[in-house]
Amino acid sequence: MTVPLHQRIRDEIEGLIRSGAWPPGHRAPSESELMAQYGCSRMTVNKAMSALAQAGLIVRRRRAGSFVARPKVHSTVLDIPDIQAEITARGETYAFVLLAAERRPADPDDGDEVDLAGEGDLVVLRGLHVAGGRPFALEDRLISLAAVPEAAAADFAAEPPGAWLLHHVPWTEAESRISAVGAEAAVAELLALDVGAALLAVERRTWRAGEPVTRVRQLFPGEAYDLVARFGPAR
Amino acid sequence: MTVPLHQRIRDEIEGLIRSGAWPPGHRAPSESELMAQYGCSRMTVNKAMSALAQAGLIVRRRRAGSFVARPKVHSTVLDIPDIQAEITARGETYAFVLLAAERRPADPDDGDEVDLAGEGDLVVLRGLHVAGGRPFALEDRLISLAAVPEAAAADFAAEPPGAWLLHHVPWTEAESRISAVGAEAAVAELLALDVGAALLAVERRTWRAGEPVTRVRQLFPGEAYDLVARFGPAR
DNA sequence: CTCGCGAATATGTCTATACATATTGAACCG
DNA sequence: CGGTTCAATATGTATAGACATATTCGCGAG
Repeated sequence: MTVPLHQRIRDEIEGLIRSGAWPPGHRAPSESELMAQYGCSRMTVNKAMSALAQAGLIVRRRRAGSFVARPKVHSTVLDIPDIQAEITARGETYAFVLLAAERRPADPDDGDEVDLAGEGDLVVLRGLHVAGGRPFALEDRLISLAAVPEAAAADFAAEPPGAWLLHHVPWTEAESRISAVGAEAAVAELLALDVGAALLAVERRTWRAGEPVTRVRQLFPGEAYDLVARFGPAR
Repeated sequence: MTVPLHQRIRDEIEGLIRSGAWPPGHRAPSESELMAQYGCSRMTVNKAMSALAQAGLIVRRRRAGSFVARPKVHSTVLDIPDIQAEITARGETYAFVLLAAERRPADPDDGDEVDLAGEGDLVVLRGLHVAGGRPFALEDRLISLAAVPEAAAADFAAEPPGAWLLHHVPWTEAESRISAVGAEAAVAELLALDVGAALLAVERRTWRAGEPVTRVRQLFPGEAYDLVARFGPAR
């Protein structure tokens, strides 16, 4: 259990901050003070403090010192999970049912589709994520064949498109939109809900080096699924 | 434009990864190779690579080398809005209508309330955020008087509780949960929607030094409001 | 009394070196 | 042929020193 010194310094200071012993705005000891306190070189202290700064726990200003950051409510880190990983982590069996798959050109009246498709066709998929035999989420996905020509030959019944894309196409940019919608008749039936039931809608677009790759819209039964964002000692 | 060298190395390698030039699993040059390539010392290269490893872009293994990581979860920064700022930024008038305010002990049957209240009472508030004369969000909030005794005397009709708390109580930990719910009758009436309409529910709890401070649940008309999260070079 | 400038301070960057440690691959031996 | 040992390799940790740079504070000049 030989914890490196720079890590120990990091952990101890992180503990002081998270416990509230050092409130936001508190000034931490200077590097030379810490250096004396821990009996180590400045580089070691610096490594610990730089890591805390990178993690957003402290703010460092030359000549002034290192200060405990005041957390911003407005931006927290949200983990949008890989559905398969999420389900198997709960110990439930996971399955993906491919409901429809086709290849077609972009609808010229849908600017968004045209933008995604570029010069090529689209692969259009609809599938159902199933957890322990019960419908968990409905997924509608568009994939640009201009960006991912291999998608034309992929077997999305064998490997869900999310996982397939993760293995074949590293993303560079992504945007997620979260909203709530009522279930339409067709959707309600697939998810075994009443028409109009509240659904959590997560829509994500990803790009690779500026080129659109895919757009996916996932619908979760609202009360059965939460997205969680944390700032704090949950770790 | 004097970018530090370790940062430049970091940025260049990050670019190679994000562009897809180095796919997941690709082995990066060793530190001594990079050291020769950039004409700098090993510590500088090490700082760059350690940072990439901490950011989860690469995985490093002794003797084996550094490898491009395969992305697992999609972790993004989510902007959870300050409602007032959001509305005024759109150029609409903002108002907060305090619908109910009371002080009472925690409901002993509600473990969550008991936990929040601690040894003291709770302030229980319900209010409506109004944008341009139309209901925008319904807010139900509990404040622990054990953590924030000044809340007993605050005038939440004059200053919305979110803003008041931000000014009076720095928090150290927060957790946000996002889900979708159907509107109950009372809620539907206040938000001028049909019963059962899909609502986006944002529930946030905050703590200060491990002590619960407040819990708030905000309900937004689902289709009228999106939360947006981005990941990418927009920095 | 105010403004500007220099000195003090704390962080930021970088080097050269040293030793530790995990892992791999190959040589060696039973 | 199989297993063990050992050396090579790549990262991990740490040191001591040097210089750069931003910021603040206080002092002195006007």
